[in-house]
Amino acid sequence: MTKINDRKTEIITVAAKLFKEKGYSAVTMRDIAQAMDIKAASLYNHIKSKQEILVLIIVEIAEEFTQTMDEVVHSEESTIKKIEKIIQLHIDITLRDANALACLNNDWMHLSDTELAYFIKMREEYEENFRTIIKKGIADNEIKNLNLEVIIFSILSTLRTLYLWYGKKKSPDSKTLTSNMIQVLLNGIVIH
Amino acid sequence: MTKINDRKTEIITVAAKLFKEKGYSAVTMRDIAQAMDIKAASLYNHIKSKQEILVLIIVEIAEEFTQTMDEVVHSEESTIKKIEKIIQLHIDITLRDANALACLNNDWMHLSDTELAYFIKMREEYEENFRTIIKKGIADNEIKNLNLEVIIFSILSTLRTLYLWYGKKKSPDSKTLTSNMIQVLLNGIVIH
DNA sequence: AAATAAAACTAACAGTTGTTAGTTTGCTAT
DNA sequence: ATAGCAAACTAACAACTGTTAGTTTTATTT
Repeated sequence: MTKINDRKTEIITVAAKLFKEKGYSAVTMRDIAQAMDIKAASLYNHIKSKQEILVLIIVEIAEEFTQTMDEVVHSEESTIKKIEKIIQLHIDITLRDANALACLNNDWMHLSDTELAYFIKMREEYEENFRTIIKKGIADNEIKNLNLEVIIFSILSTLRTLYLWYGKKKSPDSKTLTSNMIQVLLNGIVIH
Repeated sequence: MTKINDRKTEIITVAAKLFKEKGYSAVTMRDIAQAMDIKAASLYNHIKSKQEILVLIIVEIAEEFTQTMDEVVHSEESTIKKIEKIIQLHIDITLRDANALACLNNDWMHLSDTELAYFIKMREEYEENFRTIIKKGIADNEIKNLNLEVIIFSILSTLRTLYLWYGKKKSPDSKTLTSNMIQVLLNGIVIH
């Protein structure tokens, strides 16, 4: 029972790493197998298809984002505190599972029918919740009355591509990252 | 002469659009041909290989970024003015050629040997130049003394993924985009 | 009208793809 | 020891890949 899961998990981990490097379509089942020192056919003792691997990588993380965002939206904190929690959410998941996050960002379009629709729904829900938070912040005079979409995508695009930066030589440690990120995204970089 | 170029340009444009949607590896020569209402073999009257298409899409734009960044670095303006020019550069290219930009961002790793090395060199040069600008800004007391890498990747990741947002229903017009983007990235979103 | 060249076509290739069927290996519990 | 079973293997498939060769169509120039 645990053995099956262990091996399956291993496939998913290895696949996620390869998908990050070359993208879903460029990675073959033989690539994944070779990285595990087995033959491609052996993978099918553990997984149903290449598609299933992608689904398992993406959906779990997407659900985690969706759920935490839902909790944040319905909490009774200040807008700034909410945004800080969202920043923290992205940093946490990036540090824990950068490869899966890369897949979610780059390979979601290779999900098929049902899962694709599910993913898109979650992503739209996530963005809409973010929009709600910022709108309330503007109404409450916590956030500057700038173009809503520009605010949303400035923050989200940075958070979503964190996986690209983390792990590089020059990337800061977790604590420095969090506090500096909050500073930069909320208060800007210019001295007045 | 112009006719050859026209058809070749058309291939590159169509390919860039498809590459943006599904990624380089998932797009076949038959896909590109079908989108142009011809057969795959006919493409080879105009281009040498699938690889060449990718190179033509990516390298030209990468060189434009590199060159303009070089001009900005060596100019005698304030740091803030320099950053504003870089923001403008990204917005301009995004509005002009979002598809090619998507390729550059997602498919650069499928370039082969020579071009891959060339691309990576340009990208590192670009980031290093950006680093130089921010460092000087901090030294001159124009920019807050926050973690250099966090500043760099907050701004760059937003600018680099602009292509994902532009064209959507809710995305603002060009002027609103530029001014709001400068506001958000430089001054932040919080009211103090 | 004939000649030339560009750009489309058909047919096919050799290699790669995800996946299946059937078989062998190696560990675990009786 | 042996039965049972998870997990590896080999061999093969049909479909698809980028690309080439050779041919026909289309458009332009003489």
